Amino acid sequence: MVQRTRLQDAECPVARSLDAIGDWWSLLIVRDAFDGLKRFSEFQRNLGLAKNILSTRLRQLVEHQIFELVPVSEGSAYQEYVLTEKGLGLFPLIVGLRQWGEAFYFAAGEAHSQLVDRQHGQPVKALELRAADGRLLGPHDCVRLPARG
Amino acid sequence: MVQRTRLQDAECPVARSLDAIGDWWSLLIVRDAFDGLKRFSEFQRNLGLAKNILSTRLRQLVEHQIFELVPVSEGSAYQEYVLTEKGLGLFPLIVGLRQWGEAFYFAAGEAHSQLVDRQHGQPVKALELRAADGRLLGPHDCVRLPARG
DNA sequence: TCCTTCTGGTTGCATAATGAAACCAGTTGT
DNA sequence: ACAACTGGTTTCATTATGCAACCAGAAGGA
Repeated sequence: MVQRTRLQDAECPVARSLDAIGDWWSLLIVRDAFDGLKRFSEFQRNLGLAKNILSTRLRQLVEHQIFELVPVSEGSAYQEYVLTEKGLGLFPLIVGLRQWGEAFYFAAGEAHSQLVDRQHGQPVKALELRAADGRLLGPHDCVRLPARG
Repeated sequence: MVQRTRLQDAECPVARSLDAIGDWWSLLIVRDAFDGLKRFSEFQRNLGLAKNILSTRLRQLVEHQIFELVPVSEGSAYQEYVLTEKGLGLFPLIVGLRQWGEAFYFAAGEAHSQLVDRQHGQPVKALELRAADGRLLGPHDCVRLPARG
């Protein structure tokens, strides 16, 4: 069993998320899926991780219903891994990782892959957190309320 | 050395981010820091992880300049861990983890801690990704362009 | 001052996860 | 029919994790 449950704060959504996708490879696999990769061998080639590890990770991701196994074409014995709605829900997270990396791990003029709006080819804006009334919120403008119970 | 560099895609900001904070505990430590925790013993008590592991993680996070060690008060021998600007930059990511967890790992009426706007005590809105012109963007509205080089 | 507790670790050792390479059965292409 | 590809599993060595014990310096109390 790879997933250790961090029971101490099982009531925290952050902890539950990390229990599902908080390991070294899962989010990179999901990122590749957003880039259109679907097959076992594609992930393996692109990430360069051992096949047994990939096998384990994909199985867990399927168990968590982040990926779904669907036949490549009707009648084919081969299957491909496609993101479910839940998996697609990870999009903001991947974008968040990307934007933080861009901001802090690249030198000024250093080239990196870029996420652009498909319609106009323009770079996307930074993710923003807003209040119910639309005000932009930073880390200090929020508080975490413990679960009522 | 805990950090293995995933050289295959070192040009990808997502990979660089995960190299820094992609392990089991780092983001939970950062989450706790956003909740106001600062001292070694506070993190240890709240997360329930072994002290040697916490020690290693905090050292790495300081090396990565996500935390900064500052004296508890002037002249004190004790120090506390406070988030740098770079560390504060992880806020959208933590929020993303939280919102995804809320959406997919909690039953309908299940209680969980909640992130609210400090001014009005209202729950914050879901993170949104927008195009340069302000259009809301989903996973299928974006493309990743490889680094030009 | 002496004694005790708290803090922030380190060290050793057992256990669990990771990774490289070899191997393999079923499928597809020629 | 044959060769190559796909999607794995197995074995084994290496590495990380976690628990418990230990420890030095600081703070607090009598």
